[in-house]
Amino acid sequence: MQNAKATSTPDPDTPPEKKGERRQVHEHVLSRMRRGLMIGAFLPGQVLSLRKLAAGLGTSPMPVREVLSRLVAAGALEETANGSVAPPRLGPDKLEDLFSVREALEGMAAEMAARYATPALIKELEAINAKLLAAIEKRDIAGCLSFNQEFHFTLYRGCRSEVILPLIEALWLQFGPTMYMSLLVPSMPWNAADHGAILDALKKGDRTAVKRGIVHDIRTTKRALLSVLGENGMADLPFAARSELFSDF
Amino acid sequence: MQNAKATSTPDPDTPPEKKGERRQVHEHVLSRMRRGLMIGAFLPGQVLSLRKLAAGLGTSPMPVREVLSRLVAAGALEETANGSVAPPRLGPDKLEDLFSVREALEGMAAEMAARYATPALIKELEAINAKLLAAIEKRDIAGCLSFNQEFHFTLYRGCRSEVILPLIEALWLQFGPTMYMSLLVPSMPWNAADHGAILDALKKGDRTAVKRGIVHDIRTTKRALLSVLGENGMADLPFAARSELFSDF
DNA sequence: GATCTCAATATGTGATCATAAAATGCCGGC
DNA sequence: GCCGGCATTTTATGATCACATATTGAGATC
Repeated sequence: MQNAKATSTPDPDTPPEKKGERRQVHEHVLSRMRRGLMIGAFLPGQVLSLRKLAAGLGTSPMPVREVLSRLVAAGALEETANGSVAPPRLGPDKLEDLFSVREALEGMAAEMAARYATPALIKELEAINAKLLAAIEKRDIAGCLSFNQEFHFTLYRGCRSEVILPLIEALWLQFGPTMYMSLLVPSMPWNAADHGAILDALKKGDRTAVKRGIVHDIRTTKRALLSVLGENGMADLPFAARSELFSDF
Repeated sequence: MQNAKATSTPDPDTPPEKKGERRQVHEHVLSRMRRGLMIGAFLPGQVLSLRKLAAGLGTSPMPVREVLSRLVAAGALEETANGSVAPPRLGPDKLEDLFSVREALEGMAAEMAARYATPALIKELEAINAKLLAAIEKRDIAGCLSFNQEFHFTLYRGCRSEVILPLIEALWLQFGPTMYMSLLVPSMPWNAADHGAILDALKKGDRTAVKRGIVHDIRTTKRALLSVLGENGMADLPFAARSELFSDF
């Protein structure tokens, strides 16, 4: 709302946001939205208004339109009847579908990554996992989500496939909002036990065990999500979306 | 170029295209582009100009922008350095990646579909396959592509998963242009032999055999594509893109 | 005759306008 | 007090404008 005009202003050295970074606006918006989806800025089913988002991000509706289109194409958002968009509401059946595909794709990526795994990668993964454990200790929900995601994707990036990674990212964006909402329920346990087994298997070069660990981790997450969904149904939690995440643009 | 203004004209009953179909324009554009990608309207690497496409489709650039965004998000198009888009050029390595994911995803979908397969579905598949065989007989390239695609997707649709199908569609859109270009090479053989085995396995209810058939079909296609790519390299064929497909809008 | 330079053009990108439809809220009636 | 119909507002969507950059073409120089 504060600075609606960003680029076309004639003043040469008053960059609205950070520095002289001349990057594309929609790129920035995209990363903001993706992070927001994964970290609980939007609830499942919450309709996102184009203009309000644009106002909140301090741009014209145009870049937001482009980003929302892409997110819809990726399945991260669904269009409502009137053309608005919202994060998908995942019922038990769709969640089951989604996590079956996760098992196939991420299991495959993990196995391939294990083939190319270097000691440096393993060390990096251990560092990330340490931060994840610390976040769990502190009950830092956003930290748990971020570090868990970082752990998985640093592993998957090791598979050296430009094809499978975007698909996995699309899947994560689809269940991101539901995942965050579930973590708000106190009874939702977070289990990072599989990560240790995965790291061990990586060190031993046991590709099958790595795949097994990932699949087991995915199954555990699925069970936890299903149980929370079952006990809570689709009743919207009294928690508000973490809109404060959109203040530091 | 002929009628740039479509909706905002005050004349009430002069629909630029077909009928009073009040459907969204970008939806129409999207289906046109998807079909075009699968049927050889665009060559791999051929840059698509936003304004020229819009002119060819008789709309303003806006709906085309939205569609191109979505296709980029789906991996069906890649952005060049200056922000233009083009169908991806698939090198042997990326093609190998792509088809590995195809095996995993489509094999899974086929197995799931086999579980729910009804006699009606099998009959439908046989009808499609008959049309495919006829198209092969007539050396009708576009027919081959269309009916083969229809065969695979009618099977996959039987898996009743709303998650896996869009992913498979994204993969097909990625290799569509390369696939068409390869079929222009006379030495490219088309093999629909696996389809018969798949149908037999469906009738017997042998899910594993169905999956095996699909995987074998994918492997065969991959080998054929790799061999054509190998013998032809990336040398652009003298064939022009089938731009005439864009005349019947 | 080939190459370098500069102008003309084309292109993507963000902003704004126009419009129709849908959601919202308000008010009167029952 | 509750519900239905109308006016207001909000919404997405297509079109157009403005601008900066990249590409292209021709013309002049070596």
